[in-house]
Amino acid sequence: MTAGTSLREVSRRAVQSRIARTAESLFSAKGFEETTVDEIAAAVGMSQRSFFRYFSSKDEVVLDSLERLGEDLASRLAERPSGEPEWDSLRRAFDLVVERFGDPVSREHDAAIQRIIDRSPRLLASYLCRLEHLQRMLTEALTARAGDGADPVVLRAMVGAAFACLHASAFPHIDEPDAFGPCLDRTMAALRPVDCR
Amino acid sequence: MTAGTSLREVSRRAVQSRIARTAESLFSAKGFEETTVDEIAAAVGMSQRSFFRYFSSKDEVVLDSLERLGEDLASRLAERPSGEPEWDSLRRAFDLVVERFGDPVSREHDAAIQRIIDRSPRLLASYLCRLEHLQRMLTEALTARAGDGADPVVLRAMVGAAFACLHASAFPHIDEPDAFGPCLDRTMAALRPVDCR
DNA sequence: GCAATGATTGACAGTCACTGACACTTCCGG
DNA sequence: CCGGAAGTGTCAGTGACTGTCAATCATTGC
Repeated sequence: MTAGTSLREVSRRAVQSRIARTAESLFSAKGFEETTVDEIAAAVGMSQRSFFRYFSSKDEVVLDSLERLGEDLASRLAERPSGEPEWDSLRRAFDLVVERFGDPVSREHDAAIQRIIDRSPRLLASYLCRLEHLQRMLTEALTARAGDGADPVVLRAMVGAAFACLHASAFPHIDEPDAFGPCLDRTMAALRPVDCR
Repeated sequence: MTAGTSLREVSRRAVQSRIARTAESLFSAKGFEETTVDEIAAAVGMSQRSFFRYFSSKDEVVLDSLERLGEDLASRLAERPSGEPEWDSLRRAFDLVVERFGDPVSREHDAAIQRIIDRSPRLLASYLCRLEHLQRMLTEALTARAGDGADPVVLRAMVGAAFACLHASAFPHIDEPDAFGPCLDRTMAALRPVDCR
């Protein structure tokens, strides 16, 4: 019954981010698999049980930030004019990621997270699952706006294709700063669907 | 030092498929998460320890068949004429999947597996990880054939896009038999990259 | 100021996936 | 008959996660 962000919610978020920061530095130092939840909890100064009250799994500590990115991406997409070709709307939504790459601080953070993910097959799996979920969200946003003129299967595939471009472009540019945006442009231009209105 | 398929390899495969069949029926009946490895081992008539000598994880029992599909897909792709546009080569490689859908027996089996996967988030994650690996394999096959004329990032993205089409087309046709092939054709035609030679 | 109430926590026990170590059997070539 | 190689069961242990319960802490109503 409380408004979206109650007082309790705020302090909960604060604890969560404290845990996340601690955990990420441990992960970067020792690796994800090699760091136990007990260690994280001890480093934060709480019991293992309490750790699981803030994050439903060890994976979630790392992937939590991705969740918010997904929501932002979806709202960006929703803001695009409905007349715009879907492919271009997706590209514009991805600007959010490009912008994050522009800021050195958040890029460094993102790169660290990506490194942690890439080094743990287990985490990578969860990560891909989140991406999948994210794609479903964007597909829904796109479907809602397209009305019933478009084929839902094609729309779903298009979102997947756009993400493939994003993924393929981001991968080689984790360490490189500014080449990412142009690379994404180039890739999405090359893969632009023929019958894109 | 032995040839690819030694006598021992064969019997190992036999045991593996016995385990897999047993496990899959248990998964279908009770669900993946609700079935313990102990139960599977007991049903097959071996110790838990031996189960893990045949499958490195519980996930693997389900995803093992996918591994072979990946290899077949890669070899199909390698067989395509190098002059053919990559997009079309990928579509032709996917015929393998379409053909599997044609056979009622294997379709029923695949559908059962897909149902198991979809109902377990944990399994779904592993599944997507395998798909990712599979895409990397196909990308390599494509890169090898394209020489150094093509952008590797674009190639990677194209494979991802093709898989997005496959995935999006397969999803609604698990139960429907023959609509799959045409749907895939339609989707891949709609998403065909503009500058596809 | 105080008691009832609800949220947060730690401690503990238990499940389950998975691993390493070791002892035992079987089978096969010498 | 003996040697080792391969396959197996048993056991103990780790680590992620869950349920439960009792203690604590803050809030609210009086």
